[in-house]
Amino acid sequence: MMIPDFVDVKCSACPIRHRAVCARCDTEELLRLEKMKSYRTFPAGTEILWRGEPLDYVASVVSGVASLSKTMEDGRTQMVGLLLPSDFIGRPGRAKIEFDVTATTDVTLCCFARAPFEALVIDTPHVAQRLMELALDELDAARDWMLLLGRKTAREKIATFLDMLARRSQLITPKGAGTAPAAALHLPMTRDQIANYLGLTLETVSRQFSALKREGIIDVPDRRSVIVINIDLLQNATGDDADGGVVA
Amino acid sequence: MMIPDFVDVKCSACPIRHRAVCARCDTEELLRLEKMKSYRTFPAGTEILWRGEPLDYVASVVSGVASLSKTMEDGRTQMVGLLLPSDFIGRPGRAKIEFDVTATTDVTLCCFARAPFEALVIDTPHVAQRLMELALDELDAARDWMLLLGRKTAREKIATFLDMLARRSQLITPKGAGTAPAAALHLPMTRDQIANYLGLTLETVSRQFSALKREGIIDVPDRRSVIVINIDLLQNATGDDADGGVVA
DNA sequence: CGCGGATTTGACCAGCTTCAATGAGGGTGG
DNA sequence: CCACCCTCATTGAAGCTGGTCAAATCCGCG
Repeated sequence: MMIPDFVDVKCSACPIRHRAVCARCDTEELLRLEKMKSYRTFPAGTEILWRGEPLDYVASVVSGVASLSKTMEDGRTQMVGLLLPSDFIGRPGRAKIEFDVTATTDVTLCCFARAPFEALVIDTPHVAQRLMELALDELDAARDWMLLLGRKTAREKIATFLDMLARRSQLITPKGAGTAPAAALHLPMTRDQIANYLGLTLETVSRQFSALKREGIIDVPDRRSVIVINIDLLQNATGDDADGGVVA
Repeated sequence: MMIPDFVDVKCSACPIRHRAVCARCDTEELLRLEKMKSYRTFPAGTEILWRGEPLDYVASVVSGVASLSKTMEDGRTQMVGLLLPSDFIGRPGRAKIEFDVTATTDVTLCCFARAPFEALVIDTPHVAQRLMELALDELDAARDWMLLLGRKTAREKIATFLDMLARRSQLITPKGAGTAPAAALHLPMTRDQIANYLGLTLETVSRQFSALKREGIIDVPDRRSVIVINIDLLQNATGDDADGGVVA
């Protein structure tokens, strides 16, 4: 099912140029990266990497959404990360990973052969530093998620998830500029995948969607869309501070 | 309640010399570190850092156990990390952290002033690389914990916790060398703190301890000790693969 | 138009939390 | 040395949330 797609794009024209590992690379470094990179596309639902599989490549997500997940023998699974464009797959100095990486939507990766990439990391502090920043960002996200998984109610989990999508979609004006107009969100995953992300069952996810809809906080026009009708009520339902933790 | 304790120890005599940030430093780098470091001790229960507080120091844990935790406005809290000797507090390139750091037991830290430490990180790839490794280890631990918080039952959580302590205490022979003899574990935290770590209530923690005791899997001679009577049954109860995920 | 997967909804139940009372240590002061 | 107290821990009973099982519905697609 894998569809290799080696049509490369110039780094200078890359949509994630300014946020990915290569964010702070100079022209010369970009040339070096250009030589070791290749694009590759995975259709929604396919496995990008299996747990324990040796990593010959590291990669940046160029477009689409991929997920990291852990599975127990009896089939219970928990998503432990969501990879959006500019996020990085693989880790310097480690030959394998302890979770599965799956294409949630169609995903295009910018793959780098492992050996030359590691050499580049050693040579260029830019890249090493950027990798560190990306790792620390992931760590912060993982810790926020631990609070959600360990302590939030089903309703709070769903509200937090939708609020996160709304923020990510940049449909909320950065400065507190009053209530944003009704915002349509695209859900990149099925109810089952949302459940695995939030540590719930798909039935509970569905019920909470229905409850928020009944209360007029959201609308669900089709299975892949959510319209946020009242962002303030949604944020109240997340259990977080209204302002996202920033001191007023 | 904070008891500053500036009695320094030579790096060469440091108990965590081979595992902390400074693990791969050469003699010259150690000298540089020596100049910017100071030891500091915090009694059990005191706050080492508050969320959002500016970080003037970064530090390594020399002895004792510290915890990272997040708290919601209504008081629900979730521990998002446990810091053991050689673990690192603080992050290069970030002036503050998004969680509280608390001394779980009496804790001694090896503190480095932030500015000179960051300069050192930029100059010395050894240190930057070691920091990256420590961050990736934390990320792996965080993801394991996400699976636990999102999908494991109370019984599995307690069993996983005890199994982790047993492994950390190195009371289990590395190679599968038959059943280890009964092993006494010291619990570094109260039932309430264990509950916050595992995403449970303290009553549930207590009940699961009692259940495992009733089944003859563990003994609980006093509130700070657990004796593992049958490590195989304990590991069966964790929900993980018997061999901890390593391929047989 | 009918098929198949995804979703919604309902009914029931289990596990965990909540509320409440009792018990065990450990330290302090008389 | 012992009584007292305070914190931590255990145990019980009852209630709720979310999970499980099952059926109905929706929707995209050939």
